[in-house]
Amino acid sequence: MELILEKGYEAVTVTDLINRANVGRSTFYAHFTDKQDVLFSNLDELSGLLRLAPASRPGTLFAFSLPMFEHLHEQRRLARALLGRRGGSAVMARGEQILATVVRDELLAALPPRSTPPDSLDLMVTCVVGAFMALLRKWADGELTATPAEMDAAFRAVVTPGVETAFRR
Amino acid sequence: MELILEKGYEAVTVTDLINRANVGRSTFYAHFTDKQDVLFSNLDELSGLLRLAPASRPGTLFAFSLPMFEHLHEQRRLARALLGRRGGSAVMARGEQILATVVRDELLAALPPRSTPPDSLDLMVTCVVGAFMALLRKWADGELTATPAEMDAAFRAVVTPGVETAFRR
DNA sequence: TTATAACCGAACACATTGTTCCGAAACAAG
DNA sequence: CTTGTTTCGGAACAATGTGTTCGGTTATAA
Repeated sequence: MELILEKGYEAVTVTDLINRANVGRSTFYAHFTDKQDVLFSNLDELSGLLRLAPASRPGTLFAFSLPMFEHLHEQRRLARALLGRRGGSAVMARGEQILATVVRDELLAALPPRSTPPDSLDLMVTCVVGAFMALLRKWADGELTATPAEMDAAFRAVVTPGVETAFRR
Repeated sequence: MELILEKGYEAVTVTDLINRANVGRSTFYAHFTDKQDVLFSNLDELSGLLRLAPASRPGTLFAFSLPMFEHLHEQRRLARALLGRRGGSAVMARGEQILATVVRDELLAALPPRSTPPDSLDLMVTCVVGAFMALLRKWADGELTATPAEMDAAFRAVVTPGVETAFRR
């Protein structure tokens, strides 16, 4: 994390890592195969937060949004290191996958089964996830200064009307 | 382009390039500074298309959308090489910048001046651009099969109601 | 005390980058 | 055709990074 914050994920080398960690080169390669392996081995806790959130506010679409922004606000340093432009695209890509399945399930549950063809559902999911991730990245990078509540409100303000319009068909 | 399609942008080396192009190493570095330089030197035509589109359909929000999808449909191979996941993030990042200013100007022109605070405008622009770019990337990657018209419709269906709701305040 | 496992770090082969240098080729003008 | 200029080709080079191997050292636990 220190190194990513200093130089950005791409620029961090294995040599940097083992120097900073006071670890032998062979030791590193005995535990990890890659630079990426180090990153991903600490990344599975994320899924939990996203899946837990909807239950806390039943009936609300995209309930993951506010808790997510709040969580990342508390872990600002970490969020910036991993999600910002300097963090490389690996973590964002993984988060996008996870979020996509969450949003998809949420829409399927809220949507009357045959009101929307599945293709069109995928398009909608992509839009929603794309908008959210874009907000997330810019926020983590400090390009947007807003409270978690404001971020959540903006996200929902843009996305919800369009989704609900699709509901009424 | 051949090399990007074969191995993905990240994996293409300068050595690959000069071999494929039958060009001396020194000749390459006499013309370009970087791998990235080769890419960006062929990328400024894009801006034109985006700025031209709104004039053709006055009054329509996000008029760039349909022409953009149509253009990329014609240049499918190229689009996939540059915009897909294997194309790296450089081109997408550049496109995102360009598109953001276009969307921002479009919203400022359509929006009554003091109806929305500028901070909130940035959030909205980010959402809109994020949704569009996400659609673009997945489409270029072949993860979504839809006609340009369908892509445009889906984009506008999700985004427009939210934006127009913000107008009426 | 001793056996087992984990670690350290030097050394290595390999790949990639960006620079330098000199001879060869292309080209334009006379 | 010749000459002078510009561009090109490619070998060689120093730097930096990667992933592997191996012999010696340290920690751990029985």
